[in-house]
Amino acid sequence: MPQVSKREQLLKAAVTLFSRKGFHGVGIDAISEKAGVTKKTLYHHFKSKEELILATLRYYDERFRNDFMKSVETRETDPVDRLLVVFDVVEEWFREDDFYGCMFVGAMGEFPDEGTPIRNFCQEAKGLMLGYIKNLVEKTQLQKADQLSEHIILLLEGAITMAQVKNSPFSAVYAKQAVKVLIRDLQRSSDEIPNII
Amino acid sequence: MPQVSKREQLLKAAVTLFSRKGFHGVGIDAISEKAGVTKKTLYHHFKSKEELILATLRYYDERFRNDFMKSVETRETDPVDRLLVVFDVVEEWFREDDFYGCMFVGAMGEFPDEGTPIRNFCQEAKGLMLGYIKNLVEKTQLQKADQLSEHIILLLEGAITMAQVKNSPFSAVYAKQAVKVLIRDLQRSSDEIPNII
DNA sequence: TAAAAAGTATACTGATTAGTATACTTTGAG
DNA sequence: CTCAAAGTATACTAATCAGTATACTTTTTA
Repeated sequence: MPQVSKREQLLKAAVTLFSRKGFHGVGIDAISEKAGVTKKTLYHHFKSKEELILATLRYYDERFRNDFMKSVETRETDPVDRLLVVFDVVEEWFREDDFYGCMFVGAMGEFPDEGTPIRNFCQEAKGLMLGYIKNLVEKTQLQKADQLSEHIILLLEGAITMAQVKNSPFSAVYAKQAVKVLIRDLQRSSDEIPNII
Repeated sequence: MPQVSKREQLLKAAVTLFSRKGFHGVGIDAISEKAGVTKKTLYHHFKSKEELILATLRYYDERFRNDFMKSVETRETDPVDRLLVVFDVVEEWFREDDFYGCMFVGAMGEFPDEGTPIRNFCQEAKGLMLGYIKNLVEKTQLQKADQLSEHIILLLEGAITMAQVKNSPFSAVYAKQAVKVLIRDLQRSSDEIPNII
């Protein structure tokens, strides 16, 4: 059992409990208990609750984003197909028992003060995810890639919110439908150009 | 000064503070102080913090949804134009100094337990707003009204989330663009039908 | 193997906060 | 004009919770 183990037990417990009950809804004692570790050990690894929250967000971001990208990339190779399969992957996420919406959006709601480390990190994490979507869109070679990226991002975030609000994964299906329409529109308009010329 | 006044002062203070700092981030004392009222008076009108939160959500829902519908309906009369002007209205909302995202989504994040009165009310409030969008869509006489409604709802919710995350109102502009594409697609495909027949 | 680092167990401190209690004052309706 | 309801002011209770302290044990490592 190397040094990293207790730390990771704590982070796993923190991810579970913070997701399930919110950041203000879970105390330090509950997390150390769930991790099977003393409160002192917790404070040995994280010097305050805020630091634990930050570390939890970082830990979650790394694992989640990695798993997400891996799922997308192993299922499809064509850029357009990858863009669509994104919504199959999120649908599976919505179907998980312990789906409680986006942790970063939740954190930003609970820590609304501008410029705090937690908020800054959440913005950064969201930015990385959105950068990945932009990257996928650019590879499609479609016109107006920037615009399409923004539209897909809105559909993705909207689907996450609606999955949480309605407690149903169907928003992912609707989002995928809409993305198909948006892509077809761009494919059509690029077809029209040669006809006009 | 009728009996309703102190109650309303309290609700107004509660809306402001809960929006700004979250529900767990604001205490009863802060709200009564901001309302210029004693804690006992607060507990005279609301028998617990949970009841105050519920009343605050109800109060906010009524006022916000009313203002929203009034704005949409006074600006445009054509159904399609009304659907598009929705996003101008939300853009203005995003530009307000005290925009902190959707209060109901925030509440659901802070009170994640299924079946609680707060969560139930938030789902209800979201449902009413979404019903309004569905209503607008149906009046456009476009094909596949249900599907279009779902897509517009996703873009709307996504825009709210992104406005909060990126602290910028531009998501409303992108959402409006996407809605235009989705509507045009339906208009096109209904044009094509006579050609096929 | 010795000693530093990491961990257990448990109790404590101090601050915050939901909600109550007491005693007094204002106000408005009959 | 009176009296009950609503309000002020202030202090208190009881629980929760972040973070610390003490004394002891296990594990790592040099």
